[in-house]
Amino acid sequence: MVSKKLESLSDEHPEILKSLLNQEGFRLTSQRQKILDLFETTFQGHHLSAEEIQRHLSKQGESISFSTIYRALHVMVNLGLLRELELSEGRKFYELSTPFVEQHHHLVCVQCGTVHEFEDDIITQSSAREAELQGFSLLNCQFTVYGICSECKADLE
Amino acid sequence: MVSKKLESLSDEHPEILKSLLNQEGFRLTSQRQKILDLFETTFQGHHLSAEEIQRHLSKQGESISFSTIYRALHVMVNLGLLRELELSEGRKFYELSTPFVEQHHHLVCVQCGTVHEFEDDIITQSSAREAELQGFSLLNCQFTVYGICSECKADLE
DNA sequence: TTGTGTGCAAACGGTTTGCATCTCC
DNA sequence: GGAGATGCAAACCGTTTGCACACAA
Repeated sequence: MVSKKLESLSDEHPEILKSLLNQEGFRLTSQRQKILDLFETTFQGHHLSAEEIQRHLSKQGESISFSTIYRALHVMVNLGLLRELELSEGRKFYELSTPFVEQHHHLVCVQCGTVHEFEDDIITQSSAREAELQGFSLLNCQFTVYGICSECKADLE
Repeated sequence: MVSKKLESLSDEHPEILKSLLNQEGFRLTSQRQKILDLFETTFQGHHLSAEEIQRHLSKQGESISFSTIYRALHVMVNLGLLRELELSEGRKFYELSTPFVEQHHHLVCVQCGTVHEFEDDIITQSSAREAELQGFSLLNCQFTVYGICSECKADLE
């Protein structure tokens, strides 16, 4: 399964999504559309877990099973629409896979779980450098910084 | 539980480990010693999962339960002896927590699972910069690059 | 002696899978 | 019409926990 990069999905949304899916032998279903919509509209750029996806869809009156959610997420990760994040909370998060230059990273407070997102081109450059050095085709990278936020530091005193 | 950094553990090993544990109200047991030994001797610097730890100990005729292994790993992470890694394989890995300057990162082949370790001071600098900017106390950081290694690329053709 | 650590077995929680049914192409 | 998608329930698998017993301090 090969990923095909997409400049902007939000413009001509359903048509693009459909042809992208069909290219690889997949189908556009209302469930897949609703899941992707969540990422594009309500939670633009933010990461979501499968459980959060189900909860928010159900708030909108849409009931989608976990098996469908997980299967849809996998398909979209493989198509390059989403990226999978490991933030060390025992579950996976997913977010829109923006082009590399805009890619952001995560600063996590190990005490309260607050996640702060940031950008740093140096990181992208480092991943590209190392991948090339080792003869890898670069797909993705994740940079997660762990620490204790100022509020939690104050609470510890 | 506050972590106390340790310059080098391998020198006067058991005594240092013992006093470190005792300081925090923990005890030195043969199980904890054997688990840490694995990281220091057999797998110096390499990351291990709970399952790999049990397998290697059992090869040496030592049978330690998973509950003990997990509890020991948590204690050592909290003492700052080990760091916990998320390499996105659905389980956690642990490795000796070396001082920040020597910290290494991971380049993972998503096809065959090969993990290549590399160093890049830029990463450490970026984590320190962002943590300071946001008022966080820096504890740790993880940089994982995903790609397809040259062998797998060849196989795909 | 006492409170921490251990092993066992059972529970847990997120994720995956088998199967009957449904739906997009 | 047929391959792919869905929902349900059960299986999975890494990890955690309750409890009785063992052992370090």
